[in-house]
Amino acid sequence: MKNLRLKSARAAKDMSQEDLAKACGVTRQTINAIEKGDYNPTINLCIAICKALDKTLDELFWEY
Amino acid sequence: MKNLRLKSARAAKDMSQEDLAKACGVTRQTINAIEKGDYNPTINLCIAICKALDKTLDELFWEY
DNA sequence: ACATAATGTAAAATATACTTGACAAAAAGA
DNA sequence: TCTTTTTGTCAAGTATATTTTACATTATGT
Repeated sequence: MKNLRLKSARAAKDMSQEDLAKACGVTRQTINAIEKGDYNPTINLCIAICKALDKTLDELFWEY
Repeated sequence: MKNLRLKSARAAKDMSQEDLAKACGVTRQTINAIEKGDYNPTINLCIAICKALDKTLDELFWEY
């Protein structure tokens, strides 16, 4: 399923997918795919995303 | 680096690496490697581990 | 001491995360 | 409109997560 928390946190920082991708050292397509929800990133990438957006793993990736 | 929080949470549940592996649908070697810290699991596996151990992502995998 | 369970580790194979390059569509600004 | 940025998506390639099989070592119990 889509990760709307991620999309929203990125919007709150006024970053494009490409901005976030560069900040995390991955490509735009990877960020796009994660937001779209069609795959399963590694924990290190999740942590990099969280740090770029000033969020924690639980805030962006935990399934309640 | 080693993931001692994971090792400790597993001990608190009195589960072997193999017990936890089965609960998560992966192999014992994968759990061993994650505890040893020499690789980078996917977020879905991290979530499965957390649920098996009644912990959250921040408790087991967040880097402070 | 002996048996058994649990852990550490390694090489080869497979599955899948992630990249690269590219193009189209939608959104935003002038 | 017109231009530019942003997003969506796809196919083919590369890097790496995970499996399988296997063996050695360390702990635990009797």
